[in-house]
Amino acid sequence: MKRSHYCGELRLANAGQTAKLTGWVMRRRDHGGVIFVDLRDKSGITQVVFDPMIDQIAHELANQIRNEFVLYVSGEIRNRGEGATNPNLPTGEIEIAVDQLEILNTAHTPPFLVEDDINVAEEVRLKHRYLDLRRPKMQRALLTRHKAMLACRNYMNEQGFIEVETPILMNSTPEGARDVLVPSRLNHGQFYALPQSPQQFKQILMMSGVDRYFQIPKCFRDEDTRADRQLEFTQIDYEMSFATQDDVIEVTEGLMKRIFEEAGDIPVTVPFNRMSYAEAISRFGSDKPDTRFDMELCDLSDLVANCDFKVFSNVVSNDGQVKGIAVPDGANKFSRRDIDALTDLVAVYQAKGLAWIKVTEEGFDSGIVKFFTEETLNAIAERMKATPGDLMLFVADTPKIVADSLSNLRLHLGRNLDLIDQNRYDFLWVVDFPLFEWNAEENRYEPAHHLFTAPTDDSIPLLDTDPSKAQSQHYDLVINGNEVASGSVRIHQWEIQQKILENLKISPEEVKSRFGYFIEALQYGTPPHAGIAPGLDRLVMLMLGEENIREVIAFPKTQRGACLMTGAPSDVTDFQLAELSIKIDT
RNA sequence: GGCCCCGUGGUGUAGCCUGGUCAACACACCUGCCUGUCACGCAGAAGAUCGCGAGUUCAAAUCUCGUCGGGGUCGCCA
Repeated sequence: MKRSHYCGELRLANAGQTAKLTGWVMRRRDHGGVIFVDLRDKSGITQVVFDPMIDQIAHELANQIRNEFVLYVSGEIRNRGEGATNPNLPTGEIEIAVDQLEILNTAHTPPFLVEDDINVAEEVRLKHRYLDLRRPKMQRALLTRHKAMLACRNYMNEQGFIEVETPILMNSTPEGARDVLVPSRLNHGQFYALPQSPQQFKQILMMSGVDRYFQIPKCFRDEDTRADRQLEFTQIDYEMSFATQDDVIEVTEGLMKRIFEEAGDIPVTVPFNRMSYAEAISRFGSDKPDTRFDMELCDLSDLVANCDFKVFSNVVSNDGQVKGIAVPDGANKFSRRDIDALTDLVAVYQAKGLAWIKVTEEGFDSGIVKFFTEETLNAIAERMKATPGDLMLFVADTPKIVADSLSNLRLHLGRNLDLIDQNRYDFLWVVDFPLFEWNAEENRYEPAHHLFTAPTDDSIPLLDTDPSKAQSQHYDLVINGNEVASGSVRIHQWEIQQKILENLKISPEEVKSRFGYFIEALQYGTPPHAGIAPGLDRLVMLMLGEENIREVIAFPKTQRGACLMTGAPSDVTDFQLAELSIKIDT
């Protein structure tokens, strides 16, 4: 029964040969006298024909065939001939004239047709993921993901990295995301945590003399789901000894080029552009700017500091900002109602309002125009490069709210006004991040990245004087406005690590109990080292033009962390709980 | 934890606002006919009590509350 070909590979040149094919029935067209079946496997589709003139037994049996039956057929590969070809199929010029049919298995009627253009709820697809994955589109996603991992392994190997596995069951650590916990049977009341990333282990591997490590590990963060993240995800994790930021960037650019070109067939030019965190925030209001379109944020604080519009001038005098974006041709396209909708959109980011001025041939048009001098209005328009027909939108608030609301407004408008070239891939390094972020609620600093991130040499004195001004050697890779990798030069000197821990107000007791081992290891001759971890799911998602990582994960979880196919998570028996000495408090 | 959208035969929707043909349409499914289709065609048949629960009402898919599930998002995501 050994098959001779895959369904998608037969061409006119094969005509006259005998083919033995296996696959699933995609569709059956019964013409009474002759029956056509589109047979599908992972490679594509071939039309097979059951003709009583060729084989009566096979034709008779073919009456029983239904969608998703599993078949073995053998027969002559035949030129379909003039007028009978299907130009939509790569195999459309040939067909198999079946002389032998074996129904290897029957199938229930599937809940949806196994083909690319289906219109079903994702819930249904996830429940029957095995049917969903049979669709050519999903097969392509699985293949692309495989190719990406293969390209990665080959490249990393060539670059002198070795793949080392690190534990899935490890210690819970303070800071960072919420851990996924696993109870220990052998140690009642104690828990393992699943890795948020193999961060500490990969640094330990540098201390272990591995020099260049990589791994494609599953990572876990018990935070709420989004389109681009879920509980369980995959990273390409690597770390390099005696390496600087530039070394990591260079290796990563090579890796991206390799992956995108080999797995995604997308050409990549290196080196990538770099932009400081400060510049990204200033120009785009985001540390992961989508640089495929303009409409940048424009700071107008100085121009409106003394204007009569109190909403603006008061904000400026209270250390706030007034920034705006100019929407090309927006004066004509946006009605009051449209602008109200945009106001609702920025309200999500705590903006208290959205001021607007239309620029027309006759002048400026808005309810707030009367609060500004003609001179100020002209200065604003000039700085925003707004010309007649444009709509100027403003948010006045704290720098964070201004950045959040305008960056998201910009993205919204960019998409809705079709300003984004969907075929473009903008790779961008965002560098020079601050070392800490102030947490007002807890009245302490938090690491902007993580607590092993090295400050720049210039910033080390600031750790004692003004930590908020300290810069880190942390870098992010951004593609089309998506953060796809985050890395840093790590601290390799105990004295500096100690200072950081002090700055973060982590008590010596907590340090000792949580990563005393790490601190100790650090003091046994740690080489300078640096690393980064691109997210595999997001990379594949971007290569395929998808907007959701579930499309590139074989068996993804829902927003509530459930697997609709297997039913996980689920209850366990009282016996299992008793073994762990766990009581469920309902 | 908050906000928003969705939940009606197998699938996708209509009906819901303005309760009173307990339900319409398309595809799929089933039967019959058909030797060249490829979203085959034609004829016919079957199939849902409207996610679940409670309430309002003479009467609920339709109104109210709760709840469960799916999605988006804010918070969260070192």
